[in-house]
Formats: sequence, C-alpha cells, structure tokens
Amino acid sequence: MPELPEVEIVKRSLFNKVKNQKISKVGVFNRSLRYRIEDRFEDFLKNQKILNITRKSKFIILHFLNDNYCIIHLGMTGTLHLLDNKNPNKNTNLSFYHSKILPKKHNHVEFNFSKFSLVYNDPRRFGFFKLIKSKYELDSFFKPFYPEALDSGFNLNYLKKKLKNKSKNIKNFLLDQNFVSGIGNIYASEILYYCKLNPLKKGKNLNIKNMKRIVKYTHFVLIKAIKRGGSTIKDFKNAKGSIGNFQKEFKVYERKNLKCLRKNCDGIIKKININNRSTFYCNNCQK
DNA sequence: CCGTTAACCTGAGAGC
DNA sequence: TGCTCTCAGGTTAACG
Repeated sequence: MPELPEVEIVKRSLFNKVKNQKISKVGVFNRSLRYRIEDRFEDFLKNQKILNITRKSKFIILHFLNDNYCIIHLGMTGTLHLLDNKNPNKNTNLSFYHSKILPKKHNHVEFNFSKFSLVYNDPRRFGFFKLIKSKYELDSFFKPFYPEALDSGFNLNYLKKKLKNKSKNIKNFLLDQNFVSGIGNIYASEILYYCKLNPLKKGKNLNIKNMKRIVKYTHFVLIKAIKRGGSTIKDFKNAKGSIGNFQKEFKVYERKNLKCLRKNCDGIIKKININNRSTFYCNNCQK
C-alpha cells in the first residue's frame, strides 16, 4: 500500500498519538504475516514505553529503552487504527488503504494503552513486525536500504556509479529498494514523468542530465506528496487527519488514454506492464 | 553477478 | 447469483 510519503504521514500520526505511551498489553491474533511474529513478541513489548517513532524508507520504527526497537512494515494492505477503550466503535484509521469494510478477521496485532488501543489490520498479510535488540542490529537491518530516496547519498555520483553498463530499465531501478529505498509503483511513474524519461530506458543509456533530473524530481515528488498528506486510492472516508490529497495531482498514474498534462505536449498517457507492475507514461514527452 | 519471473495472500470489480 | 479472470500502493526466492 504505502510508499515513503504515506508511511511518513502514518509515522506522524503515531508520533502524535502514542509517543511516551506505555504498552500495557500486546495481543497477537495471527502470527503469520510476511515473517512469522516471534513467540516472545508479546512479552518483549509488554510494559515498554514508546520513547520515539521514526521512519526510514517504508519502515516505521518504534523506539524503546536500551536500544530495543520494533520495525513495522505495512506491506501492500497494512493499516493502523486507534480504538477508544471506552467507545469501541470510535475507530480512527491512521492509514491509507481502505476497503469498504475492514473485517476483524484481518486484525492481527493489537497494542493496548491506558486510554486506547492500536490495531494492525492487513488482509493480504504482506506487512510485518520485527523486533530489534541493539543499535548494531538496527544499523545492519537498514544497511541494504541505503540510500533512501531523500538521503543525500542518493545523488549524481551514486547514480553514475550504479547505472553504469546496466541493462535494467530505470523504472525497475526506482522500484529496487536496494538501489534506492522508499519509492513504490505510483511514485516511480510520477517521478519519471517529471524527468521526461521513458520508464523502459536502460540504466546505461541515461546521461548526466537524465540522472540530475532523477535526483531532483525524486525529491520534488516525494516532498510534495508528503505536504499533500500522501496519496489515497479507492474510497476513503472517516479518516480524521489522515486523508491524502496527492492523488489529485497525479500526472500519469491511473490516467491511461488521457491527454498529457504538460503544456504544449500532445501526447497520450500509455499504460504498460513492467515486471507485472502497471506503469504509466506519456508517449510523447517521455523519451 | 545480473535481470526476470513466480510466488506469497485476500478482496474488489469486470465480464459472462 | 455465481463463476472466472484480472488487478492491487510490496517484497523476495528461485531460475536461466
């Protein structure tokens, strides 16, 4: 579901709601997410106070005492919800994915706090919770995901080094979390539109000007999406403080057969499949 | 090492 | 109603 901007918005919601809150109880209703939730998960987190909440690429990190952490990944359909203890029907969706109902059978993890609970719902179970027990382990976990799209390490020299002689296309590179982390299927298409680059263009065929644009517009698109509160696909209602608006500004995503929005461009937006992922681009201005 | 494909899951929507 | 098919914001083991 969420790419870097959406995860950032979820992280901010969590920061406002659960920072400095103590987890009084943990419930796990289904341990088989993308990785199996370890048996001591509940005991490990019980009575721990959440000292901070941060984000790295698409991961949310809960910080506890003594360099203990819990990494949360929302996968494709993971959502977090706050339930008022006194009024269980009051449900605040902190996330973006929304099917008309979120059946309780997909509530897999629950953190209880003094006045409310935080519930993790995930129909497809591609998300995960992972416990981390030291700073070293935390750094090791994130090492393969460097640089993140917004890190200064994602720069011209890095692209020159990594794209040299590569036959892989730029769309696949942007989706490769080991190449650059945080970008997903929507923003990859959006970024390449601003870059005026065809998603199928091979790494080795990108020139300096192309690479500069990739760095520039990756920042531009992701930052703007965060400012707009992320993107929300499908129906989305009753989501106080967390409705995304960036989807209104999509230039190519979900705009198949529509006219290119760039001034003086007569192109039509095409939809193609790249590695089984929908990819949108203008057949005229993206070369 | 490199690049691509299939697989992991469930649900919504289209077409018949 | 119901069947089959495709698609979905993510990752990764396995393959050639």
